[in-house]
Amino acid sequence: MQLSERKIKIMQAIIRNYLETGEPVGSRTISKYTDLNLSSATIRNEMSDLEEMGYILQPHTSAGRIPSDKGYRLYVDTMMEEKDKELEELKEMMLEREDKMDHLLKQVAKLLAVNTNYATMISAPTIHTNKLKFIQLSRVDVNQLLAVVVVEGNVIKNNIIPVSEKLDDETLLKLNILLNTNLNGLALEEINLSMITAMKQQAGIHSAIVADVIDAIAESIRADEDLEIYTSGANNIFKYPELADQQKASEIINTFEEKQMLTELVQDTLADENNTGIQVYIGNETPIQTMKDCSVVTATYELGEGMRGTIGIIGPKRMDYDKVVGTLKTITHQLDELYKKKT
Amino acid sequence: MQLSERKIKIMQAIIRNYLETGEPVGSRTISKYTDLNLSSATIRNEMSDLEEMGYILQPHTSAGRIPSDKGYRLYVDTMMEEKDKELEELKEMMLEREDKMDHLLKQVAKLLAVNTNYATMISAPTIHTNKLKFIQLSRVDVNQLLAVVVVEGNVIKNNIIPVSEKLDDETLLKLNILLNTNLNGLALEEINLSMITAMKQQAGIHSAIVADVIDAIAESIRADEDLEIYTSGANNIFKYPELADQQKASEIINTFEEKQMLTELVQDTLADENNTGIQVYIGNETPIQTMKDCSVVTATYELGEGMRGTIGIIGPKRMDYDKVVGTLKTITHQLDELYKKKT
DNA sequence: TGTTAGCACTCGATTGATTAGAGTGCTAAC
DNA sequence: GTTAGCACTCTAATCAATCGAGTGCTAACA
Repeated sequence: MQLSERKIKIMQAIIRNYLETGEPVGSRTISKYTDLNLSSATIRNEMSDLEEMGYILQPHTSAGRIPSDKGYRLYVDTMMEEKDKELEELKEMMLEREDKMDHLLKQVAKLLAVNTNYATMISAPTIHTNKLKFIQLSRVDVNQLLAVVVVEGNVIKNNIIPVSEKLDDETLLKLNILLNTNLNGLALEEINLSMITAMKQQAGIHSAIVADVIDAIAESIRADEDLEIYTSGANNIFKYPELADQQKASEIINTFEEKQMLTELVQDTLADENNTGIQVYIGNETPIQTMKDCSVVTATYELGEGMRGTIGIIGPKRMDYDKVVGTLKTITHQLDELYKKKT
Repeated sequence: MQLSERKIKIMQAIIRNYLETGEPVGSRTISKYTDLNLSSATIRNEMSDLEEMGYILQPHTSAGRIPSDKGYRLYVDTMMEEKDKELEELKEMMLEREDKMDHLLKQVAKLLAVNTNYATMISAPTIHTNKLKFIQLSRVDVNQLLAVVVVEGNVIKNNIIPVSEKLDDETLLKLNILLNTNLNGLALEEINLSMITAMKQQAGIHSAIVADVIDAIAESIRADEDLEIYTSGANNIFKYPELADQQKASEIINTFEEKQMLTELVQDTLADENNTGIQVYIGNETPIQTMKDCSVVTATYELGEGMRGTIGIIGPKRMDYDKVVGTLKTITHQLDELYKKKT
């Protein structure tokens, strides 16, 4: 069966109405709601077709219809009219001088949560494609070195390295020069074995230290590959009865707290290369099992080249997709702007 | 009226039983439960007294009794028999080399949550009484300096300082020496104006930078006074029906997520100088309004001198106080040990 | 041929009444 | 001072009755 123009209009009406009320919507409601001027009986026939086609379903025999995952999918793919959401506060908040990346991200997460009434998450941008900008070894203690690594974008990593041998200032200086001249401007992937070997040779008797340092650098950068995720508004899920029962709520809250599972979502979003930047997971489409009763909308944001992170909004399936997509577009755009301005 | 020996025993029995079951406990239960060999009627009389004295209350006329806040307080103050909780995993986990303080704290929070089945929080130790161990300025970019500050206990702070004037390597070295010789070993409070003035003089034409750096140091350390708090197991509250209804759960979850409000708890705990290290807040005693239906047990842990943080366990009023207190004692002790071993 | 009015039917949700059971308070007896 | 006994209270569970929203189907209409 084909989806006639009229069926589409009815689907749209059903979904719109259901998004608002959260109640199954009946034929009579649609009959009045739309400008189609059809009686409830006609609508019933059409709805019966739509149900057969899998776009809507009945919770029980004598209830109205609610959209199925397939129905939502249809809506998101073809029927959405993006509302552009003004985020007045956003600019102000972002422009507050926030040199600390993590603070900024936390704020964005919170802002989004307050603004949308859904739960939100944001992952710190992954930096592994980025270039080393500065390396410094310092002696902090008799047997401890401090390695500071700055990556493009001013992301700073520290690592304490225990050393057994004593190093005098001069050696330290040499090592610093050695490291910086050799590694500066390189991306992590570009550091290969032959380079390391070469550096070890140059370091002479201190080759052990060089190895340690390289390890530390690698580790301190990789440390973030169990990546930093900030969340906010988890308690918003209590606003939607269909998610608020103990079982589900507990699972979702847990997912949010553990964050571990959210990384999958991030990976999945970042992995999809050929996307416009926004992805919508409806119900079972989500990579996170515990969220199969939710919908998740994710966006990829980009800070300069190579630094990409993910913003996600998690809500009920009857989420206001139009608004959420609009908001996410605005936010990612703003983040982009912000970065350009800073550099 | 006085609390007779027998009344105390009955109170104890009531609380113990209620902690286990969460159900109001009746006279007949007590009559069998205790070794007093009294009939339910006698117990009833005693319970009637206890109710009049405010230690227990009846949810409704024909229900058993439950402890009031005052009753719990009595229990905690005088009737508890600490069970020493073996935390086998704890040692292993702690001994995993965890140089990253924040990772360690997160793990402790999680471990506690899993172990107790309550929600937990842990605040990073405040460091403002601690001594500067190492300061380093480096040029990261033409117009950006990186200030790295290491405080005793190997807490590392970074700060990017924008500079207008150009600095050559030699000047930078001089500044580093100046800063380190002057500030090393000092606590933040000990840095006073005259010292700063003296340093500025020595810095000559670069006095502006010195001021900036000092500011940055102060700020980078103070930055943490909106203190870092890690939480875990928030979803455990769903295990206790008396906390699991939407309204309460939502509030508690929110408190946990925002963390802002938890700082009050931390402040309150740390403020109490003359305590043994463990505090119990029952119901309304808690400084956090949203937790008035919970009990909160907090402990102060100390890493060396001056670095103190707070661990908190949040659960229903019928929390297993004995176990929780025992566990907290173990944990704080372990943290102490760990620190000693590391330094 | 598509649309509509009408009607019987279904099924969840609400309401009210009844019952069972746990626990108390009180009194009288031990 | 303790206990047995009994009336009383209140909650929770159960069940039936009812309501109403919404459907599916049929027959009539344009």
